[in-house]
Amino acid sequence: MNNFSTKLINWYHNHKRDLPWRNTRDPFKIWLSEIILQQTRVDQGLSYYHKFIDRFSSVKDLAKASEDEVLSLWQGLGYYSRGRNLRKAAIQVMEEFNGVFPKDSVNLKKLKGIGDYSSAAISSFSNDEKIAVVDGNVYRVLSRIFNISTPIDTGQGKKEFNTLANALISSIDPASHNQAIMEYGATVCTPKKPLCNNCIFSDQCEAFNNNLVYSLPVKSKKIKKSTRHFHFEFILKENKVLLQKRDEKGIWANMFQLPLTETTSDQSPFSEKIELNWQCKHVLSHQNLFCKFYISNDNSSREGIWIELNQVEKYAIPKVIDNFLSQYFQ
DNA sequence: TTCCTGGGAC
DNA sequence: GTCCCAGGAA
Repeated sequence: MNNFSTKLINWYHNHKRDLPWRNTRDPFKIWLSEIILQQTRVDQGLSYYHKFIDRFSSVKDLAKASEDEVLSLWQGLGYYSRGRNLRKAAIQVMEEFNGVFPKDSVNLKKLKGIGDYSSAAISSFSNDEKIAVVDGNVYRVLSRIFNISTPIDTGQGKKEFNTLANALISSIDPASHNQAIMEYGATVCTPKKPLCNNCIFSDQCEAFNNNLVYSLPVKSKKIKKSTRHFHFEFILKENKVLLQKRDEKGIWANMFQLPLTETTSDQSPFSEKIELNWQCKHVLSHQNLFCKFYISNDNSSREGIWIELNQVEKYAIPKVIDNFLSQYFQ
């Protein structure tokens, strides 16, 4: 075992956070935690993990659930394709793996929603497979310690960091090594205000010793954002609100929303309807959404489903609409 | 292979 | 403004 891995694993055993998915070898529970933690911080994902574990005690239970229910449980986490793929993967396990959750990285990657990172994480944590995880934490830790300025969002960068990560991983305890390097990135070698003065690698960290910590890792692409204008109608009839199901493609796929009219400008598309004193800019990864809300008169010929106000919470609704519904009427 | 898309919290 | 992976289209 190399010095890097030894130091890292020793640090981990003394500093690791006690998280529920770290006390199990069950690939189902580990998979659930990894999908939730994709693009999501531990403190935000923790309550969702408990919610899913409480509702689904096995992959079989999850495979039997409806997409609407899974999306409803997922509401507020974002990147809803993770929720839809969670259910699809559970069905795959039942149909293609006889209900036995796979533990090896090759078979794990066949499941919807599991890519390079998740397959390495689940196989090492549940079955000690020696395969390095490469997530945002790993890019950050390795780029700084070894002063690697290859952009991480390129094919070349991914290959280079993946090779290095696999050269460093412990043969004796790959699971702890993988947990450790990510925990280190999440708690010590952080994006902002890293704890360099308490870092066990500060003597050998090339970024720290050359004052490059804040310029690593390097990203090459800048995201371009589009701007969209959403006008939502709030239509109430006998204490029921009209909801419509969104298309299966694009943002908030298959979720429920207030009737929506999209325009290219800020101008209201409605001549008669009263605009409510509630508007907001909702920011997604590639889009700025300017949202306005209007009161509409009772109109029973409209498409959609009428839902009791106190039943709305059972439906998967985008955060921006949920905010409106829960706060405007307080 | 590369590029684009997809949510929410901080 | 920043951070967080994967799928599917090009």
